Amino acid sequence: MQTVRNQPPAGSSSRPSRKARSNQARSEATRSALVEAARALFADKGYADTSTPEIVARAGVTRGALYHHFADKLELFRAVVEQEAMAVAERIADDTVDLDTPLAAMLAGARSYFDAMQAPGRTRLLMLEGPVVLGIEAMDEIDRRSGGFELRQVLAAAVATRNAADVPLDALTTALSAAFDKAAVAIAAGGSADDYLEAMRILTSGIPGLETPTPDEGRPIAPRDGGPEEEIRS
Amino acid sequence: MQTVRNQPPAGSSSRPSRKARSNQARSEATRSALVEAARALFADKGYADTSTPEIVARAGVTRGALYHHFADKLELFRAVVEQEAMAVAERIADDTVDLDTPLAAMLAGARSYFDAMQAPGRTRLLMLEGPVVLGIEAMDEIDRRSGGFELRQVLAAAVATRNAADVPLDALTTALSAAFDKAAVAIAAGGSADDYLEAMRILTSGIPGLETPTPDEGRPIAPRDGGPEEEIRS
DNA sequence: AGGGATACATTCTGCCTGTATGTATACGTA
DNA sequence: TACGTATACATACAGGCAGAATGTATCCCT
Repeated sequence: MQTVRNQPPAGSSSRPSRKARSNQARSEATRSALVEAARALFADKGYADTSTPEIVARAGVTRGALYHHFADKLELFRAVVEQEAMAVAERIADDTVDLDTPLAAMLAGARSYFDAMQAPGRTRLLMLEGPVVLGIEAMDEIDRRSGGFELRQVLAAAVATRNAADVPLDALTTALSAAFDKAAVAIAAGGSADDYLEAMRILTSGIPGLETPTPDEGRPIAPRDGGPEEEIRS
Repeated sequence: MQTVRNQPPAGSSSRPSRKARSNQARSEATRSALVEAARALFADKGYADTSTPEIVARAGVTRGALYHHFADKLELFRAVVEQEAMAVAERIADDTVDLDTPLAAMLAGARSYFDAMQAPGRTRLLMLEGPVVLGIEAMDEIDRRSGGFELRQVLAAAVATRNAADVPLDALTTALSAAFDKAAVAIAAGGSADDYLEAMRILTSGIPGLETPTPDEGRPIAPRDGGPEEEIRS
């Protein structure tokens, strides 16, 4: 096995190639090559089973470069995860349009979130490896910084429409968020997106302000203060 | 650092101690010492940050013993996780009483599950490290073997009372289960059990057959004519 | 032009995992 | 009860990897 000297084939530019690059550009290129290579390997084999020699081989640099740009393997992983989290946040931000009802916002957000999570390996990085390697604390922090969850705000808005002040909003957000996450993982693993969207609709339909308005037939949802009684079909 | 010769102080028996033990008893003792030590360390520092020298030092044996009883570090971890899963299953089985309504079964099960998950480090082992180290596949298999989830059956029973055949039962079970898991983790991390119980009540209250009974009509609902509907498949 | 500063590349050390090998004890059998 | 074998370890050994230390070429500003 030969030691790879440096950068890729390098024959792409018409200029003397190497010398043409500024320090900053070169730095940036190396860094992103490392992050990209690491992303692919971490997503494919996980953090523990990916060695830094593998990463740098794929990136076409040496371990020296890696440890120049990142304090250690863990910080490289962190960069990968943050990039993924940002990508998700951007994607969702793009899809977001202002919707009149909390329910509509919820369902649209769910679809958008599921879509954003379908990038190959993304669920593994963000939902599995991330929390274990970086810790739940750090992952929460990253989620918060990179767009955070408007989920809590949607829930707050929803319960506000019903004056349901006794709802444990934090706990509800945490639990529901986990359900969304797992649904995204399941869909990425081949599950039916429609099934999971429907499952999430059912789960959220018990939240004050997010009751599903029955389109046709079925039983109407009682508006809290004792509307029509539920009909047991028999 | 001295090399520890063998087993604990060994002064507990009135007999010549060492020779008194049968092969089988000795084997069993060593094995459980390893699992116990590994459990403590894995729970405390995670799989990756726990070395086999540490484990055997704590167990009072040598690495030779470890690799005699387990194929590798991973199989030892598997043994730890399986033990934890079994403990949870037993605890829940003990607490389980037959309740007339699906809602009551759900809420009682939730409390029992949360209780069972409060053993120190258990959520880390079962919800974090387990899926990453052994894989989601393997964890699902372990969950299934060690008592499995009656959650799906409760949900099936619930929706059966409403003849709601169009509910995506698998997806709903998966998503809801994740919410339960996260709630357990959150409680173990210091969250309010009451808040999470209430959150889970709200989430499940949107499921046909699990609607929260309004104070004036809280009677159990009998299944209509009930097709046998057993057959748990993966 | 020249002296840092930058961006790496190479070397080295210690640790860890898994394997191969050695040894004492238990145990079935004659 | 003597003996051969299986068992239950203990010890020695061979890679592989992470991170630190060190060396070197290039950039960049004055």
